Amino acid sequence: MAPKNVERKLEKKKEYNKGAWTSEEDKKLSQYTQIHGAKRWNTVAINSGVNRCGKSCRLRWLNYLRPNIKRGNISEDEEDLIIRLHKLLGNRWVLIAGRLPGRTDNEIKNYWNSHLSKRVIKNTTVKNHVAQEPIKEQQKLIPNVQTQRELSQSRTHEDTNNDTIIPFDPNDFLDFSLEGTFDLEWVNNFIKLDNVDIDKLI
DNA sequence: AACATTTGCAACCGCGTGCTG
DNA sequence: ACAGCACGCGGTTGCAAATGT
Repeated sequence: MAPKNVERKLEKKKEYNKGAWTSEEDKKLSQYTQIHGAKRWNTVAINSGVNRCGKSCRLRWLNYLRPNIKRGNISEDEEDLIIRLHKLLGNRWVLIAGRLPGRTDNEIKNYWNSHLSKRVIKNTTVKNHVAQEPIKEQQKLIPNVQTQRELSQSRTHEDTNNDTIIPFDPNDFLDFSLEGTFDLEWVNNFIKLDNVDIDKLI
């Protein structure tokens, strides 16, 4: 176990490996996390012998090494779900990924940016009149779907606002963390509330 | 075949939040 | 109450592979 001052020294000096992970590094990291668990990533980074920063180790483990990761071949059902959830949640990739078992937020985000966003934007432009109204309706239902950053930035304004604030937190509404295992049927039923035909968006 | 451009994805970075001493 | 640390999240970048000229 490396002492804390050693960790800080490395952190300051930035003596870490960067770039693509080698199979050797993967092996070391997965072996270490199997024994010691996936937590305290700065310690993992030092003691696993990979010479990476904690952040890098965490990301690698989350996106590749952790059990039950599904990679590639996003099915039509998954694609459809991503589009619907994105329409509902915006760029809240973690929440979206939480509805797709084995998929990571990074993968969903990349897939959206490289495949789906272009298609959606293209078709939304063409069929703008079709898509606009339902989106407005959605915003009425969930008035404040924002990014974490936007929420924190806007909080200052909300605090100084004298208007009555309805005690509704969209984050609570969208918090799936207390639910059990993934339930595709539940999500699909929920999304059916959205009366937009997905084919009109893509 | 050679070069330029585009695409897809892994990884990095900055910032915010929550916990702990 | 405060500072430092650990972690999570979303945006962005870098680069290899694929495709076009």
